[in-house]
Amino acid sequence: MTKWIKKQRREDRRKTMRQAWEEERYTDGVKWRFLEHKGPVFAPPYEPIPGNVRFYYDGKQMKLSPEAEEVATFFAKMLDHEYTTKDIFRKNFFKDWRKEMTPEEKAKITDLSKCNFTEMSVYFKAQSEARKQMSKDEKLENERVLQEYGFCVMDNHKERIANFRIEPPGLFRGRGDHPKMGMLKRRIRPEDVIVNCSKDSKHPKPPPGTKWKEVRHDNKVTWLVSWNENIQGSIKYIMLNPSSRIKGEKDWQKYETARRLKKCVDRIRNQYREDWKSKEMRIRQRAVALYFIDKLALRAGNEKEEGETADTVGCCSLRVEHINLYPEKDGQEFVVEFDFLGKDSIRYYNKVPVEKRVYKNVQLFMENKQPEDDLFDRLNTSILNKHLQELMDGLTAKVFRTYNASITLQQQLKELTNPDENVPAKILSYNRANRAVAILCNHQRAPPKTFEKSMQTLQTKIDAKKDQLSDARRELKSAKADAKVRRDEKSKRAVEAKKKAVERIEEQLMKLEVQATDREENKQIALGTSKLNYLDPRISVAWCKKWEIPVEKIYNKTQREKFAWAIDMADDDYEF
DNA sequence: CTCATCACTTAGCACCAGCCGA
DNA sequence: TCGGCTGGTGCTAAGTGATGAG
Repeated sequence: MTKWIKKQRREDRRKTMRQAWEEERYTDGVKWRFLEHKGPVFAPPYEPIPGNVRFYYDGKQMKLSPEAEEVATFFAKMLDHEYTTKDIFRKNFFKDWRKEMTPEEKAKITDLSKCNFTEMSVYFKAQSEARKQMSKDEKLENERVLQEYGFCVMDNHKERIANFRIEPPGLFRGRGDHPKMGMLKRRIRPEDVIVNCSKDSKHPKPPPGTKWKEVRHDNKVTWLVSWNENIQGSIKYIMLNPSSRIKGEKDWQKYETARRLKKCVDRIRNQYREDWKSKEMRIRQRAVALYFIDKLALRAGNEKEEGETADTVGCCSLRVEHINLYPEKDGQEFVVEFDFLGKDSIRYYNKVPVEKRVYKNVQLFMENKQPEDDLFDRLNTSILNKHLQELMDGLTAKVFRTYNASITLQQQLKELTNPDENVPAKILSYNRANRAVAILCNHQRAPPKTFEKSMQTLQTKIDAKKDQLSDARRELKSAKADAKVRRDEKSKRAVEAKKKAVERIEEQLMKLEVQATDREENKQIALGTSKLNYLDPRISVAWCKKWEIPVEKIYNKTQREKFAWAIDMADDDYEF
């Protein structure tokens, strides 16, 4: 088949693809016409612990009522975690635990520090050990449940459901300094659950003897099941897997919006640079905030209810205390230093030289303010997004993160890929490009607990490989010498074989070294989030095609399922 | 405009299955 | 065959942004 025909076919295929996507795209917010599913899987009921596993209060054994005992087991299961040593955690837990106690228990148990959960903790550890042994039946059962509840039919497709199990009760673990850590997350019953499906579908049945809170037929939303959660008072949903049509299409749309931004980003940048000079304070603030969002890929920064969540901020909610200004620092002029906790209480720390006008503006915004005052007191995300909407249809603050992430990947890949290098080296380049994005977006992780050790094992391997290489080289040398003397076919062949061996070992060594570099550079950086949420997958697919790298080297099975649309669509010449 | 509500995306971490080397 | 390691997966918290009432 000629290249041209191949291309034709590819284009045809893409066309039908697009039609397939579009034929089912509805207007006016309708998300589906038919939706059928089996409802959620509830958490297994509480199983009381055996009598020989005891709880002690103030040194004396005490039998707890089932309700109080269940909550006690939640705490016992977390005993090893440092959470349980934190004041707020303990205080919240104890308050909620007491609500579950009988009056007698309540009267007796008044001090958490007098509670001894050790036997429970030991018991649960043994249980999870035991579960590991008899896992075969359990695996089969899990598979059966997955087959029964893990799929739904949406329009003409059988789709995988992302989270078909309802969250089990337990103790709430927030991230960072969360004021609600330790609170009791209550058990969800069928009576708490709203089911969403189409009228003409077979409705899911609630467990025997129970009722749903409501059965709804709302095809303007994508969720199958929802319930209210008692910690933040928010709604939780059961939705489809990222591989589903409905999610994939949305994902595609997201990158198309970011590509439209690419076309007008110069105009927008010129505009906000003009606005730095505006007579109006609110416009200046808007322009500086947008500059930070664009340049530093900061999140929008919605307001949060004080005391309800950990104290974290994004761009619009930055406070004076999060910023330091240096007219000159480390040989650079007009440096802004950012130091704040962002989403998930991940620290953002960055020193950035900015243009003089930005610097002067930030200085102005900080004048006569207390550390805890808002930096942008005339701005919030809704004002900013309204402005962005006027600049481009569908433009919001988060589009800048998507755009800058994807364009950075594309540009880094161009810069770092060396056509002469082998596959592992090219993949290292890919990971480095990915890493540049992760750094831009501040996607951090705690260094893996086994990091030092695993680096060491790898180093040992490298050393061993080096020894092996010098041995092989020595053997090659002597084989050559041998061949020079003997001048026969056999010794010539021996030289060739030794040469091959040296080459093979060199390649293996190089692979190991690349691996070590990659791992070291990745110590505190998480690549997954950007790969999954910010990088237009078509860039990666095109790169793979261009350099003949199997796409499996870049995307694992799940990721290939999620990005199936992109793998189908993108050619080697795709431009973001 | 503010505020609450809702729907949906983005996020890090715990845990576990499966693989690899001893 | 076993035990340790690691990539993948599940889990669910924590964001964004639209909408609509007051």
